[in-house]
Amino acid sequence: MLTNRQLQILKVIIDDFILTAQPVGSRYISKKESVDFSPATIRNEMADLEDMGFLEKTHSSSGRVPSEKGYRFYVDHLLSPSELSSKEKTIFEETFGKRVLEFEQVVEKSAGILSELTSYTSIILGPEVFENKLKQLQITPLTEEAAVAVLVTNTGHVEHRVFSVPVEIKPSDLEKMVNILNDRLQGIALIELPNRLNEEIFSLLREHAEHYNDAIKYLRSALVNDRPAKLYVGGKTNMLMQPEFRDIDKIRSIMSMIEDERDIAKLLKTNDRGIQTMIGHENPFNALQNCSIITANYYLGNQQVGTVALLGPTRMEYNRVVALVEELSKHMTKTFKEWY
Amino acid sequence: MLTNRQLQILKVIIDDFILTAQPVGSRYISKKESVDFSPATIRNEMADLEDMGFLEKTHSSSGRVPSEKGYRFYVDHLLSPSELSSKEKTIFEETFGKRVLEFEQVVEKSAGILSELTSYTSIILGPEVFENKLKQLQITPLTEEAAVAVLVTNTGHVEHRVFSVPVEIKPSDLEKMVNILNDRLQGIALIELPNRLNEEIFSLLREHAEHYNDAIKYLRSALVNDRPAKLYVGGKTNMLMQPEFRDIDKIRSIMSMIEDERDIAKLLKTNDRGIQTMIGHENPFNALQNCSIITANYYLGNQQVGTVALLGPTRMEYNRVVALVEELSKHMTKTFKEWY
DNA sequence: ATTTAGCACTCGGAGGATATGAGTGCTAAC
DNA sequence: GTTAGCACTCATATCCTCCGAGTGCTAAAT
Repeated sequence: MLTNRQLQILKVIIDDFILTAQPVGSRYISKKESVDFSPATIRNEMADLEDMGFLEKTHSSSGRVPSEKGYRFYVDHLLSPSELSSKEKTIFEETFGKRVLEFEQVVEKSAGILSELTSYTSIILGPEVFENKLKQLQITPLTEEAAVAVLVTNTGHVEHRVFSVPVEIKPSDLEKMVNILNDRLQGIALIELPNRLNEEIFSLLREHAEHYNDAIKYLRSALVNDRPAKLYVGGKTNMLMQPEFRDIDKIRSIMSMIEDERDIAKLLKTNDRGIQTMIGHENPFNALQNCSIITANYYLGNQQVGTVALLGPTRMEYNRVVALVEELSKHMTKTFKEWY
Repeated sequence: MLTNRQLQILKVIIDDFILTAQPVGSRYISKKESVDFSPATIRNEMADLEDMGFLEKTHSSSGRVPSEKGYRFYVDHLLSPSELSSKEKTIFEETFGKRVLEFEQVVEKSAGILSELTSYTSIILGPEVFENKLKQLQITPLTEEAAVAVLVTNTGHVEHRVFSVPVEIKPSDLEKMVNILNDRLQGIALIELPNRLNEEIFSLLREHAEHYNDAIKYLRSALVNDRPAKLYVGGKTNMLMQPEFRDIDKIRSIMSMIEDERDIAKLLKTNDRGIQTMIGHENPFNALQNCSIITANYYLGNQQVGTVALLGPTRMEYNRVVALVEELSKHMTKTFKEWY
């Protein structure tokens, strides 16, 4: 168990290190207004905190630096999430105040302001469209052999896919099929579409169209949706301004990781409510060992649709950042709610 | 006028510097098989080449480094574009051999292989959609107050836009309007749509729909297309591997520039045929002063639709790179042709 | 008239010595 | 339990020296 004094000293050290990125020494701490123990006392406490694993030294005679365990403790017990500044508040209000109709735009903008306000890199996992319900299907022939299928969902999301059509199938057949499909598939989740095509609709189509076998084969290819949720990233270059990433090789591995999207997307797909933090090695990726990630999901009703995340160095301004990520996710949830 | 010997020496120096990124000395050159002048002779020639502005020194007793003028001369007169290696050829064949139906995918893939093969950053300016002809318009009501307009063009490109609909307008009205519009606007270039809406169609709509005034106002907002051509970037992190960009600040300004897209898009919009090169200060942007850009347009018939570009350090492997960019642009042009 | 050998000179970079200062741990006194 | 005092450690900065790669110039060789 930590004494009050230890708590206080630990907090001061971490707060200060987050600000300056420099190891913190005992003399420096003792000069703070809020502190009036002598440097020697503080040194003793620091030695104890180090024994307990909350602090580290960069070399034998350096000041102390928080360990990952230290950050973890700080985030779990010492953090007092800051109020948003009035400037931050107005930015949120301006962004979410005006009515925007396209979800993409909201997310993109959100990623922008989050990275702007924090100077870290924001990553927003867009909504999965698999669960969206089909509102309308349209097939437009392009050439003799190709057509484009357009799927509009209840959320206003539009998917399209060009697919080949065997020449034997006449446009009029195609039209009939689309009518049937529209009739039968409305309100079905996108991910269900290929299945549905099998069961009931199969026989219906057979009655109305020639070459239904071919047709179904190709239609299915048009209806299969395997696109992963989109990632919206803001402030990629912010990472380059962090003193811990002066090293080109570190930056490169982080950048490649963000560029690649797949791992990141996997990492962010959590179902937990509220703010989540991953500090340093708590994430499995080598490239991100000096990073922390703050995430919060956003919802439509009770269903989670996506995730807001912020990537920065482990030495992150947790108090500000946590407040901002939380606020943003709330705003996004609210926006969703207003729409549907 | 340069003597043959000067040409030869200049070429050797630039070739070598491109390879090693190290200043080239006289002794080193004289040891090359293809050269048999003494170091002293070479030094004299180098001094002359420096006077003429083709070479530079990094400090008073260093070897020589090409100046921008040197690179320019090299590219214009000394370059023998290399044949593609068999490995490169097969990669191109594999990529463009199989039939892909979506243009986006082709471009994305292209950007990928170009950056892969060159280790630089590839940037492909996608086709402008303004000139595409409308194939089909569809409007799907989402809620009482919002609908999504989907535009399919002759190239299979799909645009969509959510717009608000005044409550007075009934879905049946909307449907009528869409029918009229589809009838009247088919084959019209996207960029023309808002204009066309004015002239002829105005009166037609008036006859068939109530509240046509409101309707037109909102419809226009749905048909206006102000989306710029998309930029496809591959190998952003490749820049981080160039020794001239070990400096974080340089990297940051380059990255921000690429991230921002607007300036780059403007820079790439040229109409010239064939391979274009911009070396160092030939481009107006501070961030790219140590970079060269190779571009080639790709075409549909005779009409230019987009641009392939490669961004690297001025010390670029021009001979390989020029061949690759050219080859890629040709493949893309060919793919286009096959489609339409 | 070129070309080349020779030599003095320049500069960057590597390596080593030294000083400085911020910081620690420990001990003994308060 | 707290603190003053002191010896000790290590990173960093500075200075010096040395080395080598490279040059420019001059005078000799072709």
